[in-house]
Amino acid sequence: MYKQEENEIRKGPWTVEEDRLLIHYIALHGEGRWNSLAKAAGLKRSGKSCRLRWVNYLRPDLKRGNITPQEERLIIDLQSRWGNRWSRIARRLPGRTDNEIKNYWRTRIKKKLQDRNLFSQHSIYSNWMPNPFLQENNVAEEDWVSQDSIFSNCMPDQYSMLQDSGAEKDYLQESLLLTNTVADFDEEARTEFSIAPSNSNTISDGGNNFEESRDIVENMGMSFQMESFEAMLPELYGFLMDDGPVSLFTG
DNA sequence: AATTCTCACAACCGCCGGTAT
DNA sequence: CATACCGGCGGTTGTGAGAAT
Repeated sequence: MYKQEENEIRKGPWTVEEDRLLIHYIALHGEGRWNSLAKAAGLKRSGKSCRLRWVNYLRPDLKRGNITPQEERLIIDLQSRWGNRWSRIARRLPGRTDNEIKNYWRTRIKKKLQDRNLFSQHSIYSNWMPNPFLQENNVAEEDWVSQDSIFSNCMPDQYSMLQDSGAEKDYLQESLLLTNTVADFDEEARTEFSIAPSNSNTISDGGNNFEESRDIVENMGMSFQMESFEAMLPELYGFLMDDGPVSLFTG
């Protein structure tokens, strides 16, 4: 239980009346100078506490409701790119706070990824386009795209199909089998995909490679063959084989 | 039905960098 | 220049609700 003495700075959950006082005061005088604001508004709270309550809960431009799948994807992308820079990540999600995103990451995403264990190093969630390619081509860090983003942005229908399929095995297999598939693209296609040099059968995604990926899949008792990919996701397979490359850098 | 466990979230804390005194 | 103060940030914790045992 949060302790509180008479005539001291209050702590713990905010009451409706405290919220009302804070909202009312900010409506009249604006936000900022939180310590003096707390006193002037008649709140027995620290300036920090007032700021936190306003920024994370009372601000009128906050988006209520659950994090959408699109927002979750963005959080995963940005977290893998920037680490736990929550306030920076939050700036990319209008109406969401750093606290909310941090909590969401810790309680949902992190556990989800941990549960997938094998999935972590080889998944579409963590595989990034090879840095040397991006650097050579002067692609700004801001524009780096994860494989996850490739699917969600360039092939939304196929992506949602993958999401609907549910099983993590499918995700893993899909990701690794795409590796296999893309290795068969001609040089122009590879360049468009920014995936692998023409003399390589490898995606340099931070040390993982085709052989390693194949071993993992086979150790899981699955076969690492394009045929199974074709059978599992014929539409995506067809899209990749027939419709040619998709540009990754649309911005 | 009672108890324990898990999850989600609000709110706290310490630290740090920038600014005012 | 030194120090005090403030706001912002990331990590952590306390709490309540609902699920599981």
